[in-house]
Amino acid sequence: MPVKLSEVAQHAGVSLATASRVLNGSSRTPAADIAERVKSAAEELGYVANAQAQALARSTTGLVGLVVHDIADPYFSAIAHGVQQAALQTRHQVLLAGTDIVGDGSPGDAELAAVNAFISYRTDAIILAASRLLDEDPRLAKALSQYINNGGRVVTLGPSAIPEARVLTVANREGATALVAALVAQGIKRFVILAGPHERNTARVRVEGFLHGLAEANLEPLAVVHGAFTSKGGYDATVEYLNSLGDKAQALSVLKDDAESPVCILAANDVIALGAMTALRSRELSIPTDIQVAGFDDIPTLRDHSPALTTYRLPLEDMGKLAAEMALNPAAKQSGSVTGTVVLRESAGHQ
Amino acid sequence: MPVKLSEVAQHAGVSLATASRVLNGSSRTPAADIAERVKSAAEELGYVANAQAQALARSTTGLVGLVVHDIADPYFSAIAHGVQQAALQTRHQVLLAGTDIVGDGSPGDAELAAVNAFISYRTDAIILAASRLLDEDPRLAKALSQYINNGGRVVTLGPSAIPEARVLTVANREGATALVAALVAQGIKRFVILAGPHERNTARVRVEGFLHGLAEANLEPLAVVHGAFTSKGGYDATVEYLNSLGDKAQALSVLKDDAESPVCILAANDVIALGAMTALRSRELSIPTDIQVAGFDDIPTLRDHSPALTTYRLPLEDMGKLAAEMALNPAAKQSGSVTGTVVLRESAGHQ
DNA sequence: CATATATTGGAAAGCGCTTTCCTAACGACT
DNA sequence: AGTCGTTAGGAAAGCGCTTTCCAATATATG
Repeated sequence: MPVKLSEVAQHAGVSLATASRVLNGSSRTPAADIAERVKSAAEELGYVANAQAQALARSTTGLVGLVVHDIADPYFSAIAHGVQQAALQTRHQVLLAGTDIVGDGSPGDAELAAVNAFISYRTDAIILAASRLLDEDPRLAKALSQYINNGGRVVTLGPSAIPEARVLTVANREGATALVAALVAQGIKRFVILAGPHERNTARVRVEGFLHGLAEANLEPLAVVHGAFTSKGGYDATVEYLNSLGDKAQALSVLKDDAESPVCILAANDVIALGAMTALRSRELSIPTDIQVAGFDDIPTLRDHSPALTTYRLPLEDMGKLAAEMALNPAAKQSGSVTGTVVLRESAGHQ
Repeated sequence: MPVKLSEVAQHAGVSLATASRVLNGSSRTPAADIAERVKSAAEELGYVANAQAQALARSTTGLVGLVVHDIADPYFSAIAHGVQQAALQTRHQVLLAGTDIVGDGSPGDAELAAVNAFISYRTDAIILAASRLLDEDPRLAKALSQYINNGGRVVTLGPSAIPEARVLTVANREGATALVAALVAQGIKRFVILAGPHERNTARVRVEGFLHGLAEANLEPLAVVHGAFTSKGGYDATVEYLNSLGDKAQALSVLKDDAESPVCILAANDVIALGAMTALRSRELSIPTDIQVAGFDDIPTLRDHSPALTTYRLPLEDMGKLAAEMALNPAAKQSGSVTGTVVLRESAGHQ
């Protein structure tokens, strides 16, 4: 029912071809007076080009698909924000899917479903930012390779099992190691790791980085506790750990050995660390004197937190921007990488 | 270059029409053996329907457009999350746009640009969640009415200047009033309002609600300070207010009059409140003994904050879900409303 | 002034689907 | 056996654009 190009053409007294050339960037530009007539006709009728039809005719859609795990998670929303910025540069619209929200089918299928939807809409590119699962679905890999062979571009945040995809490497491992090293340099010797779910790639790699950092200092973690990749996951894991220590007095005697600096909790991300801090507070353990905490990501919203969270800062928005640039520019590099910086703050005893 | 339906049909030895009927929900279902042949041909060739072509033929796209202000803001990302959930139910894909990110053109044009893009893609519906500007762009209203007349559905969060749009009313005003009433009931008498930017509708309405609540208690705010709708905005506004009070001793004598309970800062949203708390902490004012703070929204990430923030809880995800349902179900009600609840916590002296 | 060369607008052929309309086949019924 | 009502597959006409190819006109060249 919307007005179509043929009506505009008729209204302006020109052919379809001419109207098309005037209104949509063509290599051929009709004469100025004709162009003017067409433009005002379009304006007058309130013409808006049908992008679907254009996509069909041009065989390029101006769409970019972004799949995240949970858009409500500040980690992903920051990335999404970066993607939007880059998408605007190339006048792309972003199609968003979240793998945390499952319809029918198994939870693991959400990513496949999202990717298939994007492929169906013939997005020019797909950005996979959902922290990938460990055992990648072969159907996903197959669908994506086919998509790439058909001219689609795929970029993944972190390594993936799709050989043809462009990958934006994130210094999760190195960052985790660097964070531990910085903490060790502060005199901390005893660590507990809140590892998140072990099937999540990102979490696993960070934990490996933590362990590697510890090993380099000839240290071993007091414990490695798994849990959900959420605030509640951090809370529960912390409670679990504290309970394993006995009652409060016993716990304190372990955590705060006079001879050494307190135990430091290494969380696989900031949100987990946040949950951990809440748990500690509820046990009336004070940070950083009784126990210390470090996170990962440096989520913007948490920068106002008190005590300020020691963490490894990842340039989340830039990651999104970079990924989108790699995805949207056909000539972009096939791979890129981002690193972050250790940010020492109060939660780990920094003044 | 992707495989198309005609190839599948040929591979299965049937006509285009039959293949279409088998693979895409048609009212007519071909015989079982034929269907099987088509399906396995599709599977074998890795056929994925071209949604653009389907959209063109069916004149419905399966797309829903969501325009937010800043997807990195937890308020909007929570809403987006809700929208995603509802969109999955109707198998819609969500197209996301943010008005905080501006290309060329004036910043105010971002919303118009987003809406025009969505109209161009012929989204089945558009959800306007960006906290609307006070002076709505007439071009926006025009574009949207035309869109609605052409069969599109529009739902706005909060009132809008588009008479044909469905509106999901949010109890910003009532919530703000209720929050103040609850605070007054706690014995608080002196309030400072951090109003956010005055051109933002949401902020303005909330401030009106605050003022209304105060008036009902025969009170007036000590001050109303405007600023950005961000953490930094809250920080700056708070610093500005504190500076107006003189040095720390003078400030303290004002804030914490022995005869009365401390001054309470009413922020137009949680993020502003967060910034305010950071500012207070940097001035070594303790919450809630020296000064108190209340926010608005009850952002999930902030629930782990200490001191816990008194606020008005809005069911953000549900709002998104509801808005999307109103948008996606043609037969849905033309309007709906959501209210929240006052949540008294430590930051305003609640035990 | 005639011919070769750009330019410019228009007709029409797709782009990959859906869906109406048609025809053929089949079974049921008298 | 003949007729009618069903059902099922296929041909073809769009959906709203872009773009190639043509024809016609305008410009440049000898």
